[in-house]
Amino acid sequence: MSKSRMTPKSIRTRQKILDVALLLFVEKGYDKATMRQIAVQANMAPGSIYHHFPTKEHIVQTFYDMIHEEHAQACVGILRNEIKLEHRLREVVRKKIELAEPFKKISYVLFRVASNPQNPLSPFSAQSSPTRDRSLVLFRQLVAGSSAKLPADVDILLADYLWLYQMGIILYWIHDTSENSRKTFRLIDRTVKLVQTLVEISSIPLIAPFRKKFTKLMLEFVPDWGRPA
Amino acid sequence: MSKSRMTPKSIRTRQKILDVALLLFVEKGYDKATMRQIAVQANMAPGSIYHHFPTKEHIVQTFYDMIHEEHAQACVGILRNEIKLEHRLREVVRKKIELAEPFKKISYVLFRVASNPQNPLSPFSAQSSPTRDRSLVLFRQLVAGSSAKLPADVDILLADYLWLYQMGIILYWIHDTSENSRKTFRLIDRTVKLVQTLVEISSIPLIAPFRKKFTKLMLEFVPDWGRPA
DNA sequence: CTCATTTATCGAACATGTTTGATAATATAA
DNA sequence: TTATATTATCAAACATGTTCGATAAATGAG
Repeated sequence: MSKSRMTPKSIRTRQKILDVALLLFVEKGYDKATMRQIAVQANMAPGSIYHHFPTKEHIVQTFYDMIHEEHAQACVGILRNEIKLEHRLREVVRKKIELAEPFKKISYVLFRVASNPQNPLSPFSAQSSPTRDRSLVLFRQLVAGSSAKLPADVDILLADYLWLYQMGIILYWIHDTSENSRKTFRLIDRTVKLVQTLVEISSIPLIAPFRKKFTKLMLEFVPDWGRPA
Repeated sequence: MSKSRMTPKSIRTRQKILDVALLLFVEKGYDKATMRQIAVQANMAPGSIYHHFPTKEHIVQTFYDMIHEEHAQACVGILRNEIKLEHRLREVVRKKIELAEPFKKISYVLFRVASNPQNPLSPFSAQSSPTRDRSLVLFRQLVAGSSAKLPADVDILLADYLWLYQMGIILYWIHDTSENSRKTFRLIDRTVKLVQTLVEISSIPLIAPFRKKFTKLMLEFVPDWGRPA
């Protein structure tokens, strides 16, 4: 669990655990899939798993990290092709849900972790969270590389709040029982338009005073997440 | 656990469990306070507790129900005195946080159960949730009894979304480490003004088309929570 | 290669939420 | 009051996430 390199054997074992855990998780759900079952299928003692993962929740966390990696990868292409903020946001968030879809049954664990302020894995916790930090980078690029001309006060806030927007979408998705999460994708399509509209409105000089008030409010209450340096 | 009347002895025992559980929960936190400790302090066997509460989480849930009861009580006075939507909302939500403040350390459990769509206690679950339903009644009264003249399409949505707004405030509060939750109260003060502004704007005839689009969107994606009959 | 050190694994034990079957207490009906 | 039915309690057992101490395997320095 150090920054030092891991032995090949260790890597293989770790991967084996992840493989069987994923199968069991999606098949039986997070709670019903026991560490002992995972151990059996991975041909090892239950205790041995803990030499590779600190807790059961950390195994799930690893899947999110993997999804994020895949997502970041896929977004490179998206952000290269799309220039309009609305389209960039739409494709990025849709891709996130697409990639997460196979993990839907266990995704609520993400919010279970998030709900506990004490938990260092929580993306809402004050202290830096690796998950959130990595994800924020993506949204910074999404905003920075778009064609949108943003007022300065909006510019420094937008990425953080789009991240929050994505969390909201994910929360909706987790509770969405429509076939193939149809409603979630529809919600994305509708709300990104809304975001675009709001951003456009925010650039109208006439309403600058109101906008300033609004961004000042947002700035006061956004936790100082990942404010770079 | 039925609707039938409970014996006096049962009521006393149940109350005893709640008393010691609350003490232990706030003192040591939800996870650190064990059922065995609760049992010891309540002078009974661990198993006996389960004749009064189905699970440990249900004990916590009971505290929320108690808070809600207190809150509903306190809101009668508030809703009688305040007439303006902004003030009604402000006082109601502030009161909620005030009453919940002693329970802050264990309140994250609320969102922990909320995060699992399978959990019938989750206020986000599709099926009717007692917690949510009771809470929604309050917000219906809040809206209905206010002086605000609401367009019909806004009227049928507002209560539900104000409930959601309150959930957001609570989520913020749980992660708010400022002394006496100062920031949360400030957030309430600021955002209720925003709500008021939005409601006022929504009544301007000129923007009715935009508003209609917006409420149509909200209506499509709000789960059909507690739509009365 | 050899030996020392680090790492991986095992099996047992532990902590804790929960279940169970037996027993005692209590309420109810006659 | 007494017999019966219901309810409350108990101790033990169970399920499962996790820890621990010992042992085996792998690694690396000489």
